[in-house]
Parts: sequence; C-alpha cells; structure tokens
Amino acid sequence: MTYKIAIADDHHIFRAGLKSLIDKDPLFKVVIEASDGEQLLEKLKHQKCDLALLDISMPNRDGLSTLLEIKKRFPKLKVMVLTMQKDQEHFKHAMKNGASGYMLKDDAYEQLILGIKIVLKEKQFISPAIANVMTDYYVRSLDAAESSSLDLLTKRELQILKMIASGMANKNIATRLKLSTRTVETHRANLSRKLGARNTASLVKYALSKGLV
Amino acid sequence: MTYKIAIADDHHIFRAGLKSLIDKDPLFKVVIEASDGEQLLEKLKHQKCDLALLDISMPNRDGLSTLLEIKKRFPKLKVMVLTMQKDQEHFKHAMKNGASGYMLKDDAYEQLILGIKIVLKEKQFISPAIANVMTDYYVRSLDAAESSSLDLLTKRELQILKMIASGMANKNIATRLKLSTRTVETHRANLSRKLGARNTASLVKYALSKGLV
DNA sequence: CCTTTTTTAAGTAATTTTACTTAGGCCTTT
DNA sequence: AAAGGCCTAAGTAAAATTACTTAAAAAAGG
Repeated sequence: MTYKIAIADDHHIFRAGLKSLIDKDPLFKVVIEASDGEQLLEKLKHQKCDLALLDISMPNRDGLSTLLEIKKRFPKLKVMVLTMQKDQEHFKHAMKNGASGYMLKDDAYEQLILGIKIVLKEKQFISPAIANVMTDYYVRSLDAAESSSLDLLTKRELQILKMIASGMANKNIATRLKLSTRTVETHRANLSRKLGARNTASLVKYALSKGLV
Repeated sequence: MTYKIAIADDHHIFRAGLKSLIDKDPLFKVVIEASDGEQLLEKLKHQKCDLALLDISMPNRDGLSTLLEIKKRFPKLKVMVLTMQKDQEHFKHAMKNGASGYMLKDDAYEQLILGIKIVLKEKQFISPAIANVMTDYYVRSLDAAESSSLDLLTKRELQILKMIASGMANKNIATRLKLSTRTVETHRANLSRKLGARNTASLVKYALSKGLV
C-alpha cells in the first residue's frame, strides 16, 4: 500500500525536485502539487491524501493559516511543515496549530523520508536542528532552579521562599512547618535582604524566575 | 575513512546486535565493546575513538558519570547516549554533561545511523521521541502568555497587575498613575477576586505564569 | 438615549507585612 | 574549644494589605 502525499510550496523547482525524491520511495506517491495554500485546499477536496508537506511562506494563504484550515476540514490528514524558518515563533505556531512534524529544508533527504514515515505512524517528528534550539531553552529553563544566586540561601530559606512563591501566607507556612509566625517573618526578612527585594511581589518574581515552584 | 565507534552497555546480546548493525555500514567500525563505564574508560586509553554509544544504567560506573569523565579526559570524543530512559531528568543531565546526542533504544535503526552521522558532523541529535516530550513542555511554556483568563480583566486591571507583579507597592503604583492609593487597592481587590488569589504572592505568580512582565 | 461596565474613591477594621534589633541553642569547621 | 553560620524566636512600631461595602463620574455599547 502506498501513501498519498501532497506538496505545497511556491517554488516550482523545489516542488519538482522534492516530488522526484519522494516518488523514488515505492512507499510514497505525490498526488498533489500546489503553489499556495488556497490551491492546496481546493485540490484536497477532490483528492484524498495521507500527508501534506507544507511550506510556511507562500502567497495567497500562508502555511500556518492553511494548516489551521486543513485541521478543521480534514482532521485526519497529517501535516509536516517543511520550511526554512527555524525560529521559535514559527515552530511554536505550527505545533500549536496541529502540525505532526516540522522539518527544515536543509535537513538531509533521508531525514525527511524517515520523518514522513514516523509521522504517518501517528507520531510527531521534529527536525533535530529545531530540537537543538529547543534543547537549549529547555535545559536552561529546567535548570534555572539549581543554579546561581540561590546558593546564598540556606535550605530553610529556600524552602520558605518556595512556599511564599506558591501563594502561602506567613501564618500558613508557620503552621505547616510547625514554627512561630515570627520565625517565618525573620526568614522572610532575611530573604528580602539577601535577594534585594522590598516586598512579597519581588520575592515571588525572583523565585519564579529561578524556576522554583 | 571509517569512523571508530565504542559501545558501552551491560547487556552482551544487545551489544553484539548493535555491533553487527553498525558494522554493516562501511562508514563505521566498532572498535571497543565495554560492559560498564569503568571498562570503557580503561579501553579508551589504548584505543582512540570518534564516538561512544553509552547506556545510562550500568554497573560500576553509570553512563552519566562516565560521560562526565569522558568529557574531562577525551573532550573530542563525541558521546551519544543510547538508553531506555525517556524522562526529563536523565535527558537533562546527559545534555548538561556534554552529550552530543540522545537516542532511545526503541528508536528505529536507521534513525540511530543517521543520528551518529549527524553527531559526527559536530551537531547534536536528539531522538524525535524525546523531542516530543520537549515540544509539549516548550510550547506550553512559551504559550501561557497569550491564552485564557486574562480576558476577564479590564485594561486598567491588567496594567496594575503588571505593576504589582513587577514588584511595585500600591503607593508607587498610585503615584505613577496619578491615582489615589485607595483606588489602587480597589483594583487590587478586584484582581484578587477575579483571579481567585488571596494575596500578593498569588497575584504575582499568576501574572508571571501568564507571561506578563 | 439608555444601560452596562469601568474607573475612580473612600469608610471601617482586621490582619499582615515590613524594618531593625537582640539573642539563645545548635551544628560545623578550624 | 572557639568562631561562625543557621535556625529559632520575639519586641516594637510603622506601613501595607485584605475584606466588604458603597457610590459617583466616565466610558462603552447597543
């Protein structure tokens, strides 16, 4: 059984080359070629497909808007975004709007074929190049908690800071930790001093920025 | 030119199978097999390699600790972690400790070969399966700002919420906006009511979670 | 033009947080 | 054993926030 593929991209030569590459694999057949999103949607009415390869920047209707419309009208059709855009914003929008995969035009050909196969198995496939961008962001953000100026806080202070940041009042914290309210106040004062915060808001802001809570 | 590969994994059969698969590709040759991290480090002294495939859970010295040691002693040696562990923690640690790639044992074989090739080109390769976990986290966290219940706040309330969240006291806000302190208090009270927050901490937490500030 | 919502403001009281200081007991390091 | 840091706790007073209510001017929307 062969899978039916649609290609939407405004550059003719790119489309032709891609089609030739994909058709090499006996598992796939390109049955739709479209030069913009509007055209793709029109052709999809008459020709069923399993997966669409969608460029982002296209005239008439761009890829992201097309993606949204596809997911509304043909929810079963998998969409693999295939673009030069490697920034957060485009990637984020694509994934939010229901893309099953996101690949870059300068990824390896084998990568694309593999990605298509994976996506057709109801899975997601993200280009490793994009994954790298994410990795940085991800590791950094998961990490913030452990690092930096939190070192100068004691265990107790850190614990109390977390509780403050999660919205607990001194009194609740005292009860929970079986301490006097005054002790919690002392800790809070020390926290404010150490972190240069004048009030609760600053403390919470700090704590959240470091990824506590 | 063929690349020299090291394998460290405590299961003999897995190692043998992997070696046979990799050696199929004329580009690669497995020159080291080790059943734990300590053994790998020992063998690396006598045999230069380009890339090591490293399992995480091994006796004597686990993969992550081995990774750290490798990066200290043989910084040029690429390390691809190859494990069953698909959780955040292991992945994060691996990437922090200098891994060039992270693949799952149930990824496709072609995927692994591709990953190795990419890593040897000084790039990172993250298993798409892991990328998916990241994607969720990533999209969710980049996203919070745009969505939801901020709709029910008025312009003024939103403005004041931002100022509160940035650490300003009511009095400062009043001065800045040329309002009475009491007015700001009213807005704050309404914010607390609308957002179900009992205190400043909760307000700030909410504001930051939505990406204001 | 009329209705609804928003913004402004304040009364009263209770509660909480800040600010600064002091201090004993405990644990760790030298 | 002494020194230093940490956790505990409290005194005192000023300042700020919370809670609930009322209300008028202004703006927005139909």
